[in-house]
Amino acid sequence: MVQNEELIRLTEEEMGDMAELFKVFADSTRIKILSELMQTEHCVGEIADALTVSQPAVSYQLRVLKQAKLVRARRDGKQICYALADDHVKTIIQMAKEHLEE
Amino acid sequence: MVQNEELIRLTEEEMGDMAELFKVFADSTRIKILSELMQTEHCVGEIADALTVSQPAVSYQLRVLKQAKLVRARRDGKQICYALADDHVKTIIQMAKEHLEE
DNA sequence: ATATAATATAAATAGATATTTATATGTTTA
DNA sequence: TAAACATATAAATATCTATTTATATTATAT
Repeated sequence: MVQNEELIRLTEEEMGDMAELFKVFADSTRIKILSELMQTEHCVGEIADALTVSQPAVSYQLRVLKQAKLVRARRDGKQICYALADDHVKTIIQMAKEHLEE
Repeated sequence: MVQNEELIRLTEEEMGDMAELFKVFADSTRIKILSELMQTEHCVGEIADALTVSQPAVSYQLRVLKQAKLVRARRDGKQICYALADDHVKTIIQMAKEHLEE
């Protein structure tokens, strides 16, 4: 494990940025959206239906996720499809899952 | 990487618990406290001095961290010393740091 | 071009939470 | 036992944010 080989040091700025990043994960609606997108790409309506959350609420949360660069958007006709931006999301959620399992 | 070998599936309960866990990381004062404790054990006063945060504010946040089982407390005379509960904290913060570095 | 469909945005509201100020609890020392 | 020290707790406040309701934008289809 990397973190046992050398101590992690964080700058003041890193600590602030990190808190901001975790804030994005700190909402069950957003976790549910990310969970859906971990399986495959989805458009807004599909997500709203799957989570039984209103369309504006999903749009709002997708915007938060997009601004945090956790998801990316792609237009497909009338629909806009969202997908995970990279594999960090999966890794972070996997770590959290492991922590909760103990 | 584990998450590329099989898809991660989360239950409704796991998603809620996960959001709660991330909420604990989603505050810069708590991240700063965790950052201090990643170096070594510290008592409350030391943390308050290091972060220039008031003593009650530090106590409050330490309680939040303790309830989330991220830190453990040990009395040493008049002082109470806090340390990280396990290595998950370091791992999760390391993951977040790597994400932010890109 | 107009109607319909999908999504985004705006304003308002309600609920959660971090900090401050003041005080209480618990421990050591004189 | 009384004073001083370290930490915890309580109440009050202020800030932030997720959702709702209503409307605007953008694209397709008729």
